[in-house]
Amino acid sequence: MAQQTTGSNVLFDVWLTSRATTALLDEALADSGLTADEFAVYSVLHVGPCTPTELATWMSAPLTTVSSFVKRFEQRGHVRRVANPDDGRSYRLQLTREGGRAWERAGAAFLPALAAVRGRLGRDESSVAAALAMLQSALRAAATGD
Amino acid sequence: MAQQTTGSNVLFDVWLTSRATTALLDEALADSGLTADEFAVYSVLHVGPCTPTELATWMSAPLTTVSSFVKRFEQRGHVRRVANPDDGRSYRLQLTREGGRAWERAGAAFLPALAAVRGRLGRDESSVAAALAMLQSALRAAATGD
DNA sequence: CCCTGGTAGTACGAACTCGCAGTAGTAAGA
DNA sequence: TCTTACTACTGCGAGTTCGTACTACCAGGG
Repeated sequence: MAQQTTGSNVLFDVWLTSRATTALLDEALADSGLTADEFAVYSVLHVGPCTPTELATWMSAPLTTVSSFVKRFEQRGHVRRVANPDDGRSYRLQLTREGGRAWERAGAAFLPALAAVRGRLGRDESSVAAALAMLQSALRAAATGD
Repeated sequence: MAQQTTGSNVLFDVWLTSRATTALLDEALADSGLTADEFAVYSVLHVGPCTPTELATWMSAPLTTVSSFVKRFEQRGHVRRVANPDDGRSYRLQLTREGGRAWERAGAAFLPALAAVRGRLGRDESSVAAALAMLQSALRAAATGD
């Protein structure tokens, strides 16, 4: 269905793949209480604090959306706002101990799903990863007009 | 940021790529009045009628979501429900003439975005397309448990 | 120390997604 | 033909996304 619809069409294929990925992840993560988007954000914060704007850029979402995320995460007690001494307009987001635990719980649900996909990709995985990297940089370049 | 966060992690990379793609498409399509999701659906219907369930499977979305889509599209006068003689519970979706025009208008906005990405991919495009196809079938297989 | 232009983030509201519970039609065995 | 089980779809409502219109803060020239 997809092929005849669009002919050869990278963007369409990405769109389709992305829907399938998110569906799979949301399904896998359902019991953990996080969505795929949320798990991704928690994963970033687990590495270290960052500002809302950085997060918005990284995940290609408008800042208003990130603002909603922060509010939600804060209410859950998973994320804390830390003042940014260099810039009073901004702040940094930090995962709390409770947030870290939630991330670990979600990770336990995420890993089997990842393993299932990797298993099916077999030795093609590295070429798929390479393709995604190329695609990502092409998209960023196209979005910013170079 | 992404790399150190996740190590080598296909699902995460897909997620990231997908966000960038959707953002680019929504941006490009903004004036046409369709979102990336809507344009994708219109593209399928442009090829020929199909049922809500087929659409839901194809785009990895729950049927309730498709149901909302249909309602919206119908109110716009872009889509028509055609009775399914084989099954009285179901029906087929058909793009109206007006819907076809909307699709063409959106397509005119979509093509430059596609060209921009393809241009940046250059001769890597075919390997990217192949990788996406592999990924898609791996995801479907993982979702259904084989 | 004002302005003035620019940037970070938020409140709000409209539109959207999707789970739950329900309706209607089908299929198949007694 | 009458269950009984199943499948296709919809209504509703809670929770989400994101654009518009703000407020708060920074930076630099006069």
